[in-house]
Amino acid sequence: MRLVIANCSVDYIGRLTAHLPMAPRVLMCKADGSLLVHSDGGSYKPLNWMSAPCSIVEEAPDATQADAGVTALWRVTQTKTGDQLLVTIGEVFSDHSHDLGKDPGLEKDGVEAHLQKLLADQIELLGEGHALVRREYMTAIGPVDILARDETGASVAVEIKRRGGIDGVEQLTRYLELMNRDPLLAPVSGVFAAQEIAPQARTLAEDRGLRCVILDYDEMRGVDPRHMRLF
Amino acid sequence: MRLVIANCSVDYIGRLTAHLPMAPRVLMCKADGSLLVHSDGGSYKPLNWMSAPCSIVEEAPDATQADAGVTALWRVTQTKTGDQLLVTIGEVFSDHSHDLGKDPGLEKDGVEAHLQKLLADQIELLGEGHALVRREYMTAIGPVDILARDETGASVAVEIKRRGGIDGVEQLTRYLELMNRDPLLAPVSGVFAAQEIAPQARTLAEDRGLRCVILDYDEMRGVDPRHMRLF
DNA sequence: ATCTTAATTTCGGCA
DNA sequence: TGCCGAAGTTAAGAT
Repeated sequence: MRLVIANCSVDYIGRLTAHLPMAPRVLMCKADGSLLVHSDGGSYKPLNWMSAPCSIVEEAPDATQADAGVTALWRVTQTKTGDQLLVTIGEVFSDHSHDLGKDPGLEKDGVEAHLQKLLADQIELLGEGHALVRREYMTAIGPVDILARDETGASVAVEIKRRGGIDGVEQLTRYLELMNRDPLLAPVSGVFAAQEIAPQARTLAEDRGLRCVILDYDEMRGVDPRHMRLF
Repeated sequence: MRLVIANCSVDYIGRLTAHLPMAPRVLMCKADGSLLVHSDGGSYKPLNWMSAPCSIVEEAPDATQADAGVTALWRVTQTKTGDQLLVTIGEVFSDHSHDLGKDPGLEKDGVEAHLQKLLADQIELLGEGHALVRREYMTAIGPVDILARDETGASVAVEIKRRGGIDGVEQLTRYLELMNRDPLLAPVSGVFAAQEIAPQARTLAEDRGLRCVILDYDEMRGVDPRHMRLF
């Protein structure tokens, strides 16, 4: 890992063309050859970058460039796509390197899978008398998040999302189209369950006769599943 | 901008829970208070981070922590959501600050908008006799990229993507469903135009009677639009 | 390996 | 400002 703080301008030519005027920035050179150009704002996305695998070649500035204050040129080339990043470096304020070694990596917990598990344990959130058939019910075009039965015994397919968008509605629609061709399952109704549902997604879902259910993650987490089994 | 290279462990509690074991990493503190935790690999996404607006409070380690080699604790709190990032810092290898100032920002050129513009100028790529009606034709569920007419005068809705995926086919299908209900437009045929089209997307599109057109960006860019007007 | 889907997405545009 | 769609998306999971 090499961290350089320097005045620089950057030109990218690849899937698009982009240019950064000369300004003070941070250049982060990672061990795999990748390069990130960060400013002092924005979020975690760099202003510009090159992903590994790539190679960095340092070139000497020509006389004209040197006169203009250019101290170095970095030509970064993507090995596979040929995308190029040209970093023109002026005054260097700081330049430090350190070997970090391989990172042990991030341990995550608590996303869509968790919501699915919670809803499976608290399936009556869909309505009284609902019963779980199974999670990840397999169909020809993929697994439905939850298959349940309502109080009349009719099949209910549930699509779970953290944020419900139009794509989720489409996904559920495809599943229902398929499942309703199966005489053993049909008629199958659809439930679109999410922590939030975009207005347009809700409109589309309701237009297609899909029920929308908002899931309160904190509340669901607070309920002890063992308690549920008493009922 | 402050750049710290140090042994650290990180715990995030917010929209999910995540943990990074103690290891050498780069901590990038931006002027707006945001923090990025980078390792020496991966792409531009940090292992962990906190987006602005947020505040960083440095706490002193207690006796037990100090004995274990902890030199500092950074508690980063998201102002709006309350998400928390706790960075436990051990040995510090490097620590440098520099004021970068506001960045002039990135100038981009050449994405989907460009493809759309090019195709509008070269609408006959869709077939002889085709004429542009307008770009970004507004419908109740959003703008269609291009509305044109074919050699018979029938409406043609065009969805443009850099990479054509199933979602793009769904999008075009929705537009067509709606537009075909409008007697002034119907019948509207669909064209799915992209630089590349995923095999499954092509299958779905053709199954739905949508025409797939591959756009050659370089070739389209090479044609002088003024030349087109001679015909 | 390729494709599909989610993301603590981020980012820009437009109503 | 909020919502929607694209991204040089990236990353993880499934086929």
